[in-house]
Amino acid sequence: MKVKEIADAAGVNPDTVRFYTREKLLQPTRNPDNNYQQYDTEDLRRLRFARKARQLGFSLPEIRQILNQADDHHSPCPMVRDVFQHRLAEVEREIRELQQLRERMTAALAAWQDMPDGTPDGHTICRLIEHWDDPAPCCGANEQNEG
Amino acid sequence: MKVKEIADAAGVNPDTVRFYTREKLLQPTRNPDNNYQQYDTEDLRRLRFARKARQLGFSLPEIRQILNQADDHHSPCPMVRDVFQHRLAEVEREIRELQQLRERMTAALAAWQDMPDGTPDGHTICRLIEHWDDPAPCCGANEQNEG
DNA sequence: TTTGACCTGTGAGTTGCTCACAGGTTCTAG
DNA sequence: CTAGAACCTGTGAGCAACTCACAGGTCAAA
Repeated sequence: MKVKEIADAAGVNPDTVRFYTREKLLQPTRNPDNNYQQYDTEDLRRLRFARKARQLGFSLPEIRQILNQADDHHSPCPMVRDVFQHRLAEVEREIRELQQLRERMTAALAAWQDMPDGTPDGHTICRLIEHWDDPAPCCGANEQNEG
Repeated sequence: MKVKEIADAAGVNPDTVRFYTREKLLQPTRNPDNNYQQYDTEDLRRLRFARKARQLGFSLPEIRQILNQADDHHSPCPMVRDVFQHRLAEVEREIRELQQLRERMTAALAAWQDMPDGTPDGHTICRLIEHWDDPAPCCGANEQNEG
């Protein structure tokens, strides 16, 4: 398979295939006649796996690690399971944060209904956001950011 | 105020202050003696506003637009309200997607309990992810990505 | 033979910072 | 007066995971 063929087969942008190849997630051979990349069905499996893992939130280095372990005839399963569980915890934290955000936003919108479009003083920036409470600074004041 | 002073007052990294200044979100004057930036309390208000808006998911161009409108003595409120509502819809979509992801992941973990750590064939990449279903391709097949 | 679609590698752009660097300034201690 | 620390300046690079642009090479169909 050439780049566009494997890209179409996996439903991704050809540039993503090229990028993954540069990043050594795919290791195609070369057609010596024209120097084109040659991908086989194993590459397609790897590519599809990589895309699915990306959807789950795995990083490219993690995916490369998993694929390389598989290449070395180690089962990557235990490692994947750990990363997976870690990722699940992250997803749950993200959900909680977004839900809090949503509540604050809907409450703000409700409060907004009662405010006029223009504030009496053109100098004041929209009061609502201006007086938005900081989200609970979880552990101690004056932290720089949430990293 | 100098850079570090306003940064501390807003609880951000001094480099963020410099970055926002470069990006014209803050427009301090100069101390002609030493060429240092001089921020006033209005800059501090703008900086705090910007950080809060960032927490809500506003982009820097959006924030700049809001601040500039305020500078021009227009009330940015109606615009902010629109962007805000748009952002709320996004947050809700993100929550839905993450919740779906969580369900799929917990289901996968449960299925995983029944699988051995190593697969019999070292060549096969961990079956579970490999056979992970694509998340419902919402409207038509073969879309490149979710943008 | 001339399109047009594909291929090649490389480099830049995206977002919102954060860090590194090299040199200038200010303040404090001795 | 001088050393050193802590700040200041601007600029440029790095992060993640692509995506796009560019300039030139290859190949199949008309």
